[in-house]
Amino acid sequence: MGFSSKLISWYAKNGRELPWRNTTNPYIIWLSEIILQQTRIEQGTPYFHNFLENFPTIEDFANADEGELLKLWQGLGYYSRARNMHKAARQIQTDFDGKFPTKYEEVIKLTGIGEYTAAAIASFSSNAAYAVLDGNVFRVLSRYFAIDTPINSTAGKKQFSEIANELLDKKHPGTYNQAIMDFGAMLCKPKNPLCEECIFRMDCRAFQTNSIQSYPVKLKKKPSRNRFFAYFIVEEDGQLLMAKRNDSDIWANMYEFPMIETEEELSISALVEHNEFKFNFPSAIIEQLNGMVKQVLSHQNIYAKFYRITNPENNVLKNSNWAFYNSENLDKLAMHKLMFTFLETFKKLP
DNA sequence: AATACGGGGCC
DNA sequence: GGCCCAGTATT
Repeated sequence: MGFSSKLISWYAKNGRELPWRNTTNPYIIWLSEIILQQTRIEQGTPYFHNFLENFPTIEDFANADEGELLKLWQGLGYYSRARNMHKAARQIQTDFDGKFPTKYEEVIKLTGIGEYTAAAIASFSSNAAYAVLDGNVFRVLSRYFAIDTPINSTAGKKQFSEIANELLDKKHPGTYNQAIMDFGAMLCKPKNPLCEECIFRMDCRAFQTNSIQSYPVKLKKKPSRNRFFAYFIVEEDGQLLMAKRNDSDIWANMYEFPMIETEEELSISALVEHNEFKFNFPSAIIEQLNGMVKQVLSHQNIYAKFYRITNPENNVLKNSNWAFYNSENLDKLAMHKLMFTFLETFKKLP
Protein backbone atom coordinates (compact mmCIF):
# COMPACT_ATOMS: atom_id res chain seq x y z
CA MET A 1 0.00 0.00 0.00
CA GLY A 2 1.16 3.50 -0.83
CA PHE A 3 1.46 6.49 1.47
CA SER A 4 -1.90 8.03 0.63
CA SER A 5 -3.98 4.87 0.90
CA LYS A 6 -2.40 3.96 4.25
CA LEU A 7 -3.07 7.46 5.46
CA ILE A 8 -6.69 7.46 4.33
CA SER A 9 -7.43 4.13 6.02
CA TRP A 10 -5.85 5.45 9.20
CA TYR A 11 -8.10 8.49 8.91
CA ALA A 12 -11.23 6.39 8.36
CA LYS A 13 -10.63 4.72 11.73
CA ASN A 14 -9.11 7.58 13.73
CA GLY A 15 -10.18 10.87 12.16
CA ARG A 16 -11.74 13.55 14.34
CA GLU A 17 -15.34 14.69 14.16
CA LEU A 18 -15.20 18.42 13.58
CA PRO A 19 -18.15 20.82 13.15
CA TRP A 20 -16.99 22.10 9.74
CA ARG A 21 -16.51 18.68 8.22
CA ASN A 22 -19.21 16.91 6.25
CA THR A 23 -20.08 20.05 4.36
CA THR A 24 -19.11 21.23 0.89
CA ASN A 25 -20.38 24.76 1.52
CA PRO A 26 -17.36 26.93 0.67
CA TYR A 27 -18.58 29.72 2.93
CA ILE A 28 -18.61 27.46 5.98
CA ILE A 29 -15.25 25.97 5.05
CA TRP A 30 -13.79 29.43 4.55
CA LEU A 31 -15.07 30.58 7.94
CA SER A 32 -13.47 27.62 9.69
CA GLU A 33 -10.19 27.85 7.79
CA ILE A 34 -9.57 31.54 8.46
CA ILE A 35 -10.45 31.14 12.12
CA LEU A 36 -8.07 28.21 12.43
CA GLN A 37 -5.06 29.94 10.87
CA GLN A 38 -2.30 29.79 13.50
CA THR A 39 -5.02 28.91 15.99
CA ARG A 40 -5.77 25.77 17.98
CA ILE A 41 -9.01 24.00 17.23
CA GLU A 42 -10.13 24.25 20.88
CA GLN A 43 -9.54 28.01 20.82
CA GLY A 44 -11.23 28.63 17.46
CA THR A 45 -14.28 26.37 17.66
CA PRO A 46 -16.47 28.64 19.85
CA TYR A 47 -15.76 31.53 17.48
CA PHE A 48 -16.72 29.38 14.49
CA HIS A 49 -20.14 28.60 15.98
CA ASN A 50 -20.68 32.19 17.02
CA PHE A 51 -19.85 33.59 13.58
CA LEU A 52 -21.98 31.05 11.76
CA GLU A 53 -24.90 31.81 14.03
CA ASN A 54 -24.56 35.57 13.52
CA PHE A 55 -23.86 35.29 9.78
CA PRO A 56 -25.46 32.17 8.29
CA THR A 57 -24.52 33.15 4.71
CA ILE A 58 -21.78 35.03 2.91
CA GLU A 59 -24.32 37.75 2.18
CA ASP A 60 -24.98 38.27 5.89
CA PHE A 61 -21.25 38.46 6.41
CA ALA A 62 -20.76 41.03 3.65
CA ASN A 63 -23.52 43.20 5.10
CA ALA A 64 -21.91 43.36 8.53
CA ASP A 65 -19.69 46.31 9.37
CA GLU A 66 -16.05 45.94 10.27
CA GLY A 67 -16.51 46.99 13.88
CA GLU A 68 -19.11 44.30 14.42
CA LEU A 69 -16.79 41.65 12.96
CA LEU A 70 -13.86 42.81 15.06
CA LYS A 71 -16.02 42.69 18.18
CA LEU A 72 -16.96 39.06 17.46
CA TRP A 73 -13.29 38.31 16.73
CA GLN A 74 -12.24 39.85 20.06
CA GLY A 75 -9.83 37.62 21.96
CA LEU A 76 -8.86 35.46 19.01
CA GLY A 77 -5.85 37.48 17.87
CA TYR A 78 -4.44 38.24 14.42
CA TYR A 79 -7.30 40.67 13.89
CA SER A 80 -6.37 41.42 10.29
CA ARG A 81 -8.06 38.09 9.55
CA ALA A 82 -11.43 39.63 10.41
CA ARG A 83 -10.76 42.79 8.41
CA ASN A 84 -9.58 40.73 5.43
CA MET A 85 -12.65 38.50 5.62
CA HIS A 86 -14.78 41.58 5.41
CA LYS A 87 -12.94 42.66 2.25
CA ALA A 88 -13.24 39.15 0.80
CA ALA A 89 -16.98 39.06 1.45
CA ARG A 90 -17.38 42.36 -0.41
CA GLN A 91 -15.21 41.04 -3.25
CA ILE A 92 -17.55 38.09 -3.56
CA GLN A 93 -20.54 40.41 -3.85
CA THR A 94 -18.91 42.53 -6.54
CA ASP A 95 -16.71 40.08 -8.45
CA PHE A 96 -18.53 36.75 -8.06
CA ASP A 97 -22.16 37.82 -8.07
CA GLY A 98 -22.52 36.97 -4.40
CA LYS A 99 -21.70 33.30 -4.93
CA PHE A 100 -18.70 31.94 -3.00
CA PRO A 101 -16.23 30.50 -5.57
CA THR A 102 -14.77 27.01 -5.24
CA LYS A 103 -12.07 27.06 -7.95
CA TYR A 104 -8.53 27.41 -6.59
CA GLU A 105 -7.60 30.15 -9.06
CA GLU A 106 -10.64 32.20 -8.07
CA VAL A 107 -10.54 31.57 -4.34
CA ILE A 108 -6.90 32.58 -4.02
CA LYS A 109 -7.75 36.03 -5.40
CA LEU A 110 -9.75 36.80 -2.25
CA THR A 111 -8.11 38.90 0.45
CA GLY A 112 -6.82 36.82 3.34
CA ILE A 113 -6.69 33.60 1.34
CA GLY A 114 -3.25 32.25 0.50
CA GLU A 115 -2.03 28.95 -0.88
CA TYR A 116 -2.99 26.87 2.13
CA THR A 117 -6.54 28.19 2.48
CA ALA A 118 -7.17 28.13 -1.28
CA ALA A 119 -6.14 24.47 -1.41
CA ALA A 120 -8.32 23.68 1.59
CA ILE A 121 -11.43 25.38 0.23
CA ALA A 122 -10.99 24.01 -3.30
CA SER A 123 -10.35 20.43 -2.18
CA PHE A 124 -12.99 20.30 0.59
CA SER A 125 -15.74 21.98 -1.40
CA SER A 126 -15.20 20.52 -4.86
CA ASN A 127 -12.49 17.86 -4.59
CA ALA A 128 -9.99 19.89 -6.58
CA ALA A 129 -6.53 18.30 -6.58
CA TYR A 130 -4.50 20.77 -4.52
CA ALA A 131 -2.44 19.59 -1.56
CA VAL A 132 -2.66 21.60 1.66
CA LEU A 133 0.61 22.64 3.25
CA ASP A 134 0.23 23.70 6.86
CA GLY A 135 2.26 23.20 10.02
CA ASN A 136 1.05 19.60 10.30
CA VAL A 137 2.01 18.68 6.75
CA PHE A 138 5.43 20.30 7.04
CA ARG A 139 6.11 18.26 10.16
CA VAL A 140 4.87 14.93 8.81
CA LEU A 141 6.76 15.20 5.54
CA SER A 142 9.97 16.54 7.06
CA ARG A 143 10.08 13.55 9.40
CA TYR A 144 8.95 10.93 6.93
CA PHE A 145 11.61 11.93 4.40
CA ALA A 146 14.12 13.35 6.92
CA ILE A 147 14.27 16.65 5.04
CA ASP A 148 16.37 19.28 6.78
CA THR A 149 15.51 22.25 4.59
CA PRO A 150 14.05 24.88 6.94
CA ILE A 151 10.27 24.83 6.55
CA ASN A 152 10.02 28.60 6.94
CA SER A 153 12.49 29.32 4.13
CA THR A 154 11.53 30.02 0.53
CA ALA A 155 13.41 26.94 -0.64
CA GLY A 156 11.64 24.83 1.98
CA LYS A 157 8.19 25.98 0.98
CA LYS A 158 8.89 25.16 -2.65
CA GLN A 159 10.41 21.76 -1.89
CA PHE A 160 7.67 20.65 0.51
CA SER A 161 4.95 21.93 -1.80
CA GLU A 162 6.25 19.77 -4.63
CA ILE A 163 6.42 16.67 -2.44
CA ALA A 164 2.98 17.33 -0.96
CA ASN A 165 1.41 17.55 -4.40
CA GLU A 166 3.12 14.35 -5.55
CA LEU A 167 1.84 12.45 -2.54
CA LEU A 168 -1.69 13.85 -2.83
CA ASP A 169 -4.37 11.27 -3.59
CA LYS A 170 -5.70 12.75 -6.82
CA LYS A 171 -8.89 10.69 -6.55
CA HIS A 172 -9.71 11.85 -3.02
CA PRO A 173 -7.95 15.17 -2.47
CA GLY A 174 -10.36 16.44 0.17
CA THR A 175 -10.22 13.32 2.30
CA TYR A 176 -6.46 13.04 1.88
CA ASN A 177 -5.92 16.64 2.96
CA GLN A 178 -8.08 16.19 6.07
CA ALA A 179 -6.28 12.94 6.79
CA ILE A 180 -2.71 14.25 6.72
CA MET A 181 -3.63 17.17 8.95
CA ASP A 182 -5.37 14.93 11.49
CA PHE A 183 -2.43 12.59 11.38
CA GLY A 184 -0.02 15.42 12.14
CA ALA A 185 -2.21 16.82 14.91
CA MET A 186 -3.05 13.55 16.65
CA LEU A 187 -0.13 11.20 16.05
CA CYS A 188 2.86 12.96 14.48
CA LYS A 189 2.66 15.71 17.11
CA PRO A 190 5.32 18.40 17.65
CA LYS A 191 6.13 17.10 21.13
CA ASN A 192 6.02 13.44 22.12
CA PRO A 193 4.81 11.99 18.81
CA LEU A 194 3.25 8.53 19.10
CA CYS A 195 5.88 6.75 17.04
CA GLU A 196 5.33 3.40 18.80
CA GLU A 197 1.85 3.11 17.34
CA CYS A 198 2.58 4.89 14.05
CA ILE A 199 1.53 3.21 10.81
CA PHE A 200 4.65 4.59 9.11
CA ARG A 201 7.20 3.39 11.65
CA MET A 202 8.95 1.20 9.12
CA ASP A 203 8.92 3.87 6.40
CA CYS A 204 9.68 6.99 8.40
CA ARG A 205 13.23 8.07 7.72
CA ALA A 206 13.53 10.14 10.88
CA PHE A 207 12.20 7.35 13.11
CA GLN A 208 14.51 4.82 11.49
CA THR A 209 17.50 7.03 12.19
CA ASN A 210 16.25 7.87 15.69
CA SER A 211 16.15 11.57 14.90
CA ILE A 212 12.46 12.47 15.13
CA GLN A 213 13.26 15.31 17.50
CA SER A 214 15.44 16.98 14.84
CA TYR A 215 12.52 17.62 12.50
CA PRO A 216 11.15 19.84 11.23
CA VAL A 217 14.09 22.24 10.86
CA LYS A 218 13.12 25.87 11.32
CA LEU A 219 14.96 29.19 11.06
CA LYS A 220 15.20 30.94 14.42
CA LYS A 221 12.90 33.87 15.08
CA LYS A 222 14.42 37.15 16.15
CA PRO A 223 13.90 38.29 19.75
CA SER A 224 10.82 40.28 20.68
CA ARG A 225 11.01 43.98 21.44
CA ASN A 226 9.67 45.53 24.64
CA ARG A 227 7.10 48.31 24.72
CA PHE A 228 5.73 50.19 27.73
CA PHE A 229 2.16 51.49 27.71
CA ALA A 230 0.61 53.81 30.29
CA TYR A 231 -3.19 53.77 30.05
CA PHE A 232 -5.42 56.50 31.48
CA ILE A 233 -8.91 55.94 32.80
CA VAL A 234 -10.94 59.10 32.49
CA GLU A 235 -14.52 58.85 33.72
CA GLU A 236 -17.15 61.55 33.34
CA ASP A 237 -20.83 61.13 34.18
CA GLY A 238 -20.43 57.37 34.14
CA GLN A 239 -18.83 57.50 30.70
CA LEU A 240 -15.33 56.31 29.83
CA LEU A 241 -12.88 58.07 27.54
CA MET A 242 -11.73 55.70 24.77
CA ALA A 243 -9.27 55.97 21.89
CA LYS A 244 -9.29 54.13 18.56
CA ARG A 245 -5.97 52.66 17.52
CA ASN A 246 -4.68 53.44 14.04
CA ASP A 247 -4.19 50.79 11.40
CA SER A 248 -0.40 50.73 11.16
CA ASP A 249 0.40 48.91 14.40
CA ILE A 250 -0.76 46.02 16.56
CA TRP A 251 -4.47 45.84 17.38
CA ALA A 252 -5.37 47.95 14.34
CA ASN A 253 -8.67 49.86 14.58
CA MET A 254 -9.41 48.48 18.04
CA TYR A 255 -10.33 50.48 21.12
CA GLU A 256 -8.48 51.19 24.35
CA PHE A 257 -8.03 53.90 26.92
CA PRO A 258 -5.97 56.94 25.90
CA MET A 259 -2.35 56.09 26.48
CA ILE A 260 1.29 57.12 26.27
CA GLU A 261 3.94 54.78 24.97
CA THR A 262 7.55 54.90 26.11
CA GLU A 263 10.65 52.85 25.32
CA GLU A 264 11.48 52.34 29.00
CA GLU A 265 9.43 51.80 32.10
CA LEU A 266 8.27 55.08 33.60
CA SER A 267 7.70 55.79 37.28
CA ILE A 268 4.59 57.77 38.11
CA SER A 269 6.71 60.81 38.94
CA ALA A 270 8.44 60.63 35.55
CA LEU A 271 5.11 60.08 33.86
CA VAL A 272 3.54 63.29 35.12
CA GLU A 273 6.55 65.20 33.79
CA HIS A 274 6.16 63.62 30.35
CA ASN A 275 5.34 66.29 27.74
CA GLU A 276 2.57 64.30 26.14
CA PHE A 277 0.99 63.74 29.52
CA LYS A 278 1.18 67.39 30.51
CA PHE A 279 -0.31 68.37 27.17
CA ASN A 280 -3.28 66.00 27.45
CA PHE A 281 -3.95 66.18 31.18
CA PRO A 282 -2.75 69.51 32.60
CA SER A 283 -3.19 69.70 36.37
CA ALA A 284 -4.58 66.19 36.49
CA ILE A 285 -4.80 64.09 39.62
CA ILE A 286 -3.34 60.70 38.88
CA GLU A 287 -3.55 57.42 40.77
CA GLN A 288 -1.96 54.12 39.75
CA LEU A 289 -4.52 51.32 39.80
CA ASN A 290 -2.45 48.18 39.49
CA GLY A 291 1.03 46.79 39.03
CA MET A 292 2.65 46.01 35.72
CA VAL A 293 0.65 43.81 33.35
CA LYS A 294 2.59 41.85 30.74
CA GLN A 295 1.04 40.84 27.44
CA VAL A 296 3.13 38.61 25.18
CA LEU A 297 2.61 38.95 21.43
CA SER A 298 4.37 37.08 18.66
CA HIS A 299 7.00 39.80 18.17
CA GLN A 300 6.57 42.10 21.15
CA ASN A 301 6.29 42.13 24.91
CA ILE A 302 3.84 44.75 26.10
CA TYR A 303 4.20 46.05 29.64
CA ALA A 304 1.19 48.06 30.72
CA LYS A 305 0.14 50.12 33.71
CA PHE A 306 -3.29 51.63 34.30
CA TYR A 307 -3.86 55.01 35.93
CA ARG A 308 -7.00 56.82 37.02
CA ILE A 309 -7.27 60.49 36.07
CA THR A 310 -9.70 62.37 38.28
CA ASN A 311 -9.22 65.98 37.22
CA PRO A 312 -8.75 65.94 33.45
CA GLU A 313 -9.80 69.57 32.89
CA ASN A 314 -12.21 70.27 30.11
CA ASN A 315 -10.11 69.94 26.99
CA VAL A 316 -9.66 66.21 26.97
CA LEU A 317 -11.35 65.79 23.58
CA LYS A 318 -8.68 67.67 21.63
CA ASN A 319 -7.63 64.37 20.11
CA SER A 320 -10.01 63.42 17.31
CA ASN A 321 -9.57 59.71 18.03
CA TRP A 322 -10.92 60.14 21.55
CA ALA A 323 -14.54 59.96 22.62
CA PHE A 324 -16.64 59.18 25.67
CA TYR A 325 -18.75 56.03 25.75
CA ASN A 326 -21.48 54.95 28.15
CA SER A 327 -21.38 51.35 29.32
CA GLU A 328 -23.90 50.19 26.73
CA ASN A 329 -21.88 51.54 23.82
CA LEU A 330 -18.63 50.48 25.44
CA ASP A 331 -19.76 46.88 25.18
CA LYS A 332 -19.94 47.22 21.40
CA LEU A 333 -16.32 48.27 20.97
CA ALA A 334 -13.75 45.69 19.91
CA MET A 335 -10.89 45.62 22.40
CA HIS A 336 -7.67 43.71 22.71
CA LYS A 337 -7.00 41.32 25.55
CA LEU A 338 -5.07 43.81 27.68
CA MET A 339 -8.10 46.09 27.64
CA PHE A 340 -11.01 43.72 28.10
CA THR A 341 -9.19 41.85 30.84
CA PHE A 342 -8.49 45.05 32.72
CA LEU A 343 -12.04 46.27 32.19
CA GLU A 344 -13.39 43.14 33.87
CA THR A 345 -11.44 43.87 37.04
CA PHE A 346 -12.10 47.61 36.80
CA LYS A 347 -15.87 47.09 36.83
CA LYS A 348 -15.54 45.36 40.21
CA LEU A 349 -13.55 48.21 41.71
CA PRO A 350 -15.34 50.45 44.27
C1' DA B 1 13.86 37.07 1.79
C1' DA B 2 12.56 38.66 6.11
C1' DT B 3 9.26 40.55 9.26
C1' DA B 4 4.86 41.67 11.45
C1' DC B 5 0.72 40.13 13.15
C1' DG B 6 -2.42 37.66 19.04
C1' DG B 7 -3.51 34.69 22.18
C1' DG B 8 -3.10 30.35 24.49
C1' DG B 9 -1.42 25.66 25.61
C1' DC B 10 2.39 22.64 26.44
C1' DC B 11 6.83 21.32 28.17
C1' DG C 1 10.99 31.04 28.32
C1' DG C 2 10.61 28.95 23.91
C1' DC C 3 7.94 26.48 20.60
C1' DC C 4 3.79 25.60 18.18
C1' DC C 5 -0.88 26.23 16.40
C1' DA C 6 -5.71 24.14 9.60
C1' DG C 7 -0.92 31.23 7.48
C1' DT C 8 -1.12 35.77 5.03
C1' DA C 9 0.20 40.42 3.88
C1' DT C 10 3.60 43.67 3.82
C1' DT C 11 8.16 45.40 3.57
